[in-house]
Amino acid sequence: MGSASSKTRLYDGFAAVGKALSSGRRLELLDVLAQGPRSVERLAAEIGQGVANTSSHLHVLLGAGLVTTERDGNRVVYALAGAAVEDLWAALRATTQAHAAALDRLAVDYLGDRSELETITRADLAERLRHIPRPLVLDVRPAAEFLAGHVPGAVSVPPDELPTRVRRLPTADDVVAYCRGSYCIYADDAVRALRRRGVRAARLEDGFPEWRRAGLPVAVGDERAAPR
Amino acid sequence: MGSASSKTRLYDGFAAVGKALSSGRRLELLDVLAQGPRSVERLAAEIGQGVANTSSHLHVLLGAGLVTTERDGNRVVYALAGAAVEDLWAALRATTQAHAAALDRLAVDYLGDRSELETITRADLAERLRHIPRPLVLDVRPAAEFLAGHVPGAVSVPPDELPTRVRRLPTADDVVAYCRGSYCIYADDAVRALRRRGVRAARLEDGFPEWRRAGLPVAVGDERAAPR
DNA sequence: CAGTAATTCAAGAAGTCTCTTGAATAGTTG
DNA sequence: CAACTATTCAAGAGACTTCTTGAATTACTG
Repeated sequence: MGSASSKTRLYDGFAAVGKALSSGRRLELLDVLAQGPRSVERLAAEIGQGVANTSSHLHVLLGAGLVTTERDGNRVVYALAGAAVEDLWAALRATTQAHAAALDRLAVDYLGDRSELETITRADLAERLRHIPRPLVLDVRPAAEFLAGHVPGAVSVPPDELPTRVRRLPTADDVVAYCRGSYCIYADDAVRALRRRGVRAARLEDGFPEWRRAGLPVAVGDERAAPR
Repeated sequence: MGSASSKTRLYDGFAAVGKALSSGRRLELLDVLAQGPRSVERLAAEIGQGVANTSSHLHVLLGAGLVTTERDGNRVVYALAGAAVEDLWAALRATTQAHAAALDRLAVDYLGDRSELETITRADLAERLRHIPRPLVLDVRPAAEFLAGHVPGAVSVPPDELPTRVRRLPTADDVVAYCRGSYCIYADDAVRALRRRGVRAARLEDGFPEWRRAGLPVAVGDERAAPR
């Protein structure tokens, strides 16, 4: 105990988890899994990779203890291993944002210039939902993710329906859009489209996983099916 | 904007920071740097590697924005880039501990069995320092680190002096020892040595960097030089 | 301004990682 | 049980990582 090589091995143990975070494809997988469990095939489609390669990345995450698997019929469903994993991914994003100068350019390339895009914090939105008139909240994620959990009162506008739906939304004074997280582009598209039509729209600074992680209220299923 | 390859590049940007965390030697460097800035030569000695290799690891950390450099005379001093980096390293340790089953064995190999070792949280120690009789607090780190900052009232017992000093410590009822962090072995040695002599000793669950990061009171320099 | 000390660069050997392709396996359905 | 689907395994090409050795660079010192 206390020998040089056992110290080496201990730190290599931490590094094994770091290694799991060292591939962009694996981080995309974690990001998608933060939305909810998924089969290998769906994950492969979401990150635009082959199934075999996706499977092997998932095994790396599994080996690092960041995800868990469960069989469901003849498919294998992967899920995040726990809340600590979301925290770790959040810490990685925060640190990268704070200290990697190069990231800003990459983010602008992917997301476009956000300087004109008004944002609102989780806390602000939670506060504003407590008072009338409440802002109209748009959930710009695929319908399945909305059904699995959303901000109470939010209206589901799946990203592929955005172009058609944006024209006939109730013309609210105030609209807040959110999607999967800070680096998800759907809510940006919604806010920009609404702004072009003269609606006062803002985007939530991050996404639904962060909302849920913060312990804020969550609604499940289709609220309109059983109206208040 | 929004293209597949710009998304790839964005996530590869996060992965670049993950990659910096993917080597045990680099994590050891971060751990040492959490104690304070250091020259390349000292860092190389602390992690038991050649200077050239250490320099190259430091450049990886520098490229990821996790450390900064500053010239001081004819040596280059590296330091952590900011508090977010400490948070990230803490999140990595926490997640690894929570989800990587293999880590427990590695930790036992390096640190020995801690099940008999009483621990105390930061909050508990802070609370107990507010009341008389206060526990005797031992800072089991090299003298230079003690001088750079320590728990107020703590007595410096550098690890190399531990075997001789442990015999003639004031026989306090209650002793709390701390060192660099959870995975630092010095405080364990101190607690074990004191227990063998029948002293009721506990170790702080983590170390001085966590204490400081938590905003708890910190003393600098040698308090005995200017006694209260 | 030559000498010295600390750091960085360069090259190379051994090993590892990513992604592709094609085959093997496990589980379900008619 | 045969056909089918989803996932995993295996092998290989090409690129990258780690650590070593020795030379080059940088900045201070007398």
